[in-house]
Amino acid sequence: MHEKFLQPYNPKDTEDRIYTLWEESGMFNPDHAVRMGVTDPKAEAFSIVLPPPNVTGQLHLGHAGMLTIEDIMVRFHRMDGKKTLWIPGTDHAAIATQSKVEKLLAKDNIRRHDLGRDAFLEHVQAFAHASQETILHQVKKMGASIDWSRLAFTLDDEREKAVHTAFIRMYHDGLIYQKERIVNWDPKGQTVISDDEVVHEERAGMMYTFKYSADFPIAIATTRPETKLGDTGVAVHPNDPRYQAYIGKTYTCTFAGQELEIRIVADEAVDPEFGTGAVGLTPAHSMTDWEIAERHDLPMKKVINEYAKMTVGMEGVLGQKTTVAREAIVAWIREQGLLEKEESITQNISTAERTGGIIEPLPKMQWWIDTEKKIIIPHNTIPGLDPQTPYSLKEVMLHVVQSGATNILPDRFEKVYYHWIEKLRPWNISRQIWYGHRIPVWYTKEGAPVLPKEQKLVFMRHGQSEYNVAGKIQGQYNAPLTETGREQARTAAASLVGTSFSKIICSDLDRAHETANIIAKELGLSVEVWPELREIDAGTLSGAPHHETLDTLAYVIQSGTGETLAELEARARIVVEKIKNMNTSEDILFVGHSTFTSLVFAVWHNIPAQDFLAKHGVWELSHTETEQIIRLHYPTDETLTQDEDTLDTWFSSGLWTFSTMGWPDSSQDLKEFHPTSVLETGYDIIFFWVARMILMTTYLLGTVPFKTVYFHGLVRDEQGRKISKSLGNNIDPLELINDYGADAVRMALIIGTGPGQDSKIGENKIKAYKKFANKLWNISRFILEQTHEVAYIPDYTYHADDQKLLDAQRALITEITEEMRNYKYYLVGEKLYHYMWHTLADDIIEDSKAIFAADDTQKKLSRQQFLIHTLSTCLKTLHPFMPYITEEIWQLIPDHHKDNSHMLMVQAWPQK
RNA sequence: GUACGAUUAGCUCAGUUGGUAGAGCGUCCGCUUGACUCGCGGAAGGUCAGAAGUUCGAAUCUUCUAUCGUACACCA
Repeated sequence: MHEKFLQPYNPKDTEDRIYTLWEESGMFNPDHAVRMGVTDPKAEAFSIVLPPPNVTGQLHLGHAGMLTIEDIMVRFHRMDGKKTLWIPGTDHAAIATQSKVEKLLAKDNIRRHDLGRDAFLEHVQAFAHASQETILHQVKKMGASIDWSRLAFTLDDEREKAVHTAFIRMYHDGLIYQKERIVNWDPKGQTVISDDEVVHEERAGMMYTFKYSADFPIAIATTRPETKLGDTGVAVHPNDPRYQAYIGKTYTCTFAGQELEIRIVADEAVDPEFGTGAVGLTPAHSMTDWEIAERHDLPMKKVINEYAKMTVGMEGVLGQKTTVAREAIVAWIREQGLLEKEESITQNISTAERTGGIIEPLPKMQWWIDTEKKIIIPHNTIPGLDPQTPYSLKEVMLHVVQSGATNILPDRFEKVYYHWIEKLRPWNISRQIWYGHRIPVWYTKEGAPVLPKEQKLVFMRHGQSEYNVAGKIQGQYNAPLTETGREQARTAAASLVGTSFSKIICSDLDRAHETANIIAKELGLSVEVWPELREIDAGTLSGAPHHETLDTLAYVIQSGTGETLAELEARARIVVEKIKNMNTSEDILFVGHSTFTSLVFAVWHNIPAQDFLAKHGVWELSHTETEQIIRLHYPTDETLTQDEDTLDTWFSSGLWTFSTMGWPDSSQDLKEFHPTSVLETGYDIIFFWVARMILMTTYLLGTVPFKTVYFHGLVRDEQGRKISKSLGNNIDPLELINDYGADAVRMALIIGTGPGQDSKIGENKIKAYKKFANKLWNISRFILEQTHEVAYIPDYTYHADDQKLLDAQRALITEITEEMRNYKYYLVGEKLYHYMWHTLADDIIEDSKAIFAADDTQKKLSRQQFLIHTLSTCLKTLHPFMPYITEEIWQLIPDHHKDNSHMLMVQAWPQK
């Protein structure tokens, strides 16, 4: 037995070492796990993306809870034999990060406009970078078995390409448009925000009922008299008997020194019961008034500016803050004897989520996403939708949840989701801040928009050749197409009708050239031959049968008689350079070969061939199957100026499940891991993120982003309060890990949490699981002490007593396996705790003491076998919950107690 | 206002299709028991928020009420 067991379990001496062991093993990466023979290459995939934390600082307990649940999912599915991928990343969180940095700079009396856009962005980037480092460190400390080789950031180059491609496509489909509309203007943050970023706060206010002037026929009520300077109409209910005579008439009057022209209109939106039953309409400064005014074609008069100051009015009003102007106007109304009623009410006012600024509705030119326009969804493969029928984004978003293509847990959030979609207005996606994806639109001097041109470079494999039929390696041997191959080319051509290729470029080998010719003829295109596109020179293997397991490339390299990897890479580089120098942004179809195309992809993406092959292997393309690379051509005309605005941070987050997998280019990850299996996130971002991901993914990929959404609850403090900075109840997960170990923190965070259920956590709870870790440590010590000289016998026939214990254990495993599949982690955690402490330790081990003291060697051996078996079963089942201590104990178990030498992390989940 | 959720032991929560109320922590009493004092043995503690109904039987199903919470909508 290892001497470590002479001391109580010490997480501090264990966790970092174990994490390094996992990381260095490469097993967080599913491709590596397959290569090492741990995962079956044909295994089902399980993939999730980490909801990227904002780079605004550091993680809190809520993040820790999220990481725990996700890591449990991932570790369970990995052990259950799935090809398991968890992608890490962080979110630039535009407004949040920018305002954080602005606050930091304000301490040194620096404002962003003093610095200028570029210098300010350097500050933000430095901050974001430091913050990201902190966050990633915390993620590791929690024990997250996440694939660091795929780390992404919502604002890095790859994600920018995805964002721009998405924007361009939506623009051309008319889903993104620019329009002057009334928006939620945040005077404090000096930017527009979306409807979802507005939070309502209850405040005390005054409501005034008055007439514009003595001879105006109708009295109106308002809480904001200063906006009345911008009134252009009064709305009444069409059936209100009191006002029938006035409908359609226009009155002029002088209100607080301002000439007003007011038309009376009838609109259903007016509640005749409320106030005077008449609404003064201020189209420029009220959402609902704007909508009514639009229906009746009333003019709009802007009287408040971006700093919430009056732009018109008498002395004491003009140039004043709205709040000051209000008092002046109320005083005037009172003096004139126009005031009919004045009452104090509680009203809800709109504030900005991030800055707390009071929203000033203003008309502004902004970019919007239209969710009502019906369009043909490209590549639509969503079950239940006809690919040829136009749908609105709204309809699709509703459909995928209603049809169960995406399943939401717990169910009750489906209703919340539907409700949100039904009342969804156009989504404002432009922000007047600097940090974020700058809108990829340039303007001519005349103001005409210019967008980057998207170029599609599509790579197709040739049709079937005679050597393909014969199952032989071709390399550069010139085998002709078969009749089937020609048919495949014709079918491919038919499917390409309507695409916009300007020409076809093909390899000079007959099978590619002929395929290209057939397609070119059908589509009326020219064919250009590039000998550089040839398949790999297979040397002496040309004509030989395929290797049983190796792909052709690996086989050729191994043979040493054909092209070397370096030569291939060099040739691929020539091709890539040639493409880049072509000086065209037209779409091009390349017809070539599977293996060599893989190399072109690697070089194009600046991945060394060695790494590319290690990660993905070569493309295994079937005949006439295509892969694509998207190249964006940006405007180069110096007289153009780029839009000053940036995109809503949720625009880039909405692409997250696939922008992290190489989209818009083809990738192995997209094929294997998308749609993702589960999205695990907080229910507080159902609209911001979940709905937007569904919107973006269904439109851009024609699929759902995830099959299941699992909403976790909020983590609260011991008193059930929300964790917040102002309350000062924010506990740093790192401190807790330092005091109790990550395993204990994880257990405390998982137990007592169901989907959608808020959970409370305090140090006592964590302490309890630290004790449990130690208990497990001592259980292991006892078992190892009593069994170390015994070798494990896998199919041992147990004594009847032990068989009974084993049956009970198996029943438990069946039960918890089912619960793991149903996301009932909290239940499993509790059951394992109970089994290990109160069954294994209290009963089984206690009984064993007598057995080991007695002389019955049969019975003794049976119990020893049972304990060896049980310890490893316990470690395996508990591993997703408490990965560190279980792995540590596993490493200390002698080899003759194990089936294999792999780490616990990649052991198979017990079947029985 | 509308919708949703919660209400079970002092605290935090389980309770799967209705079949005699469960766990952890805490509390109290005892124990230097050869794995473990980060421990062991034992005990107390609940009209399952309230009312009505369905049922042979309700924490569980239905209706209403109360309290708390969340989201959405907000009316000038």
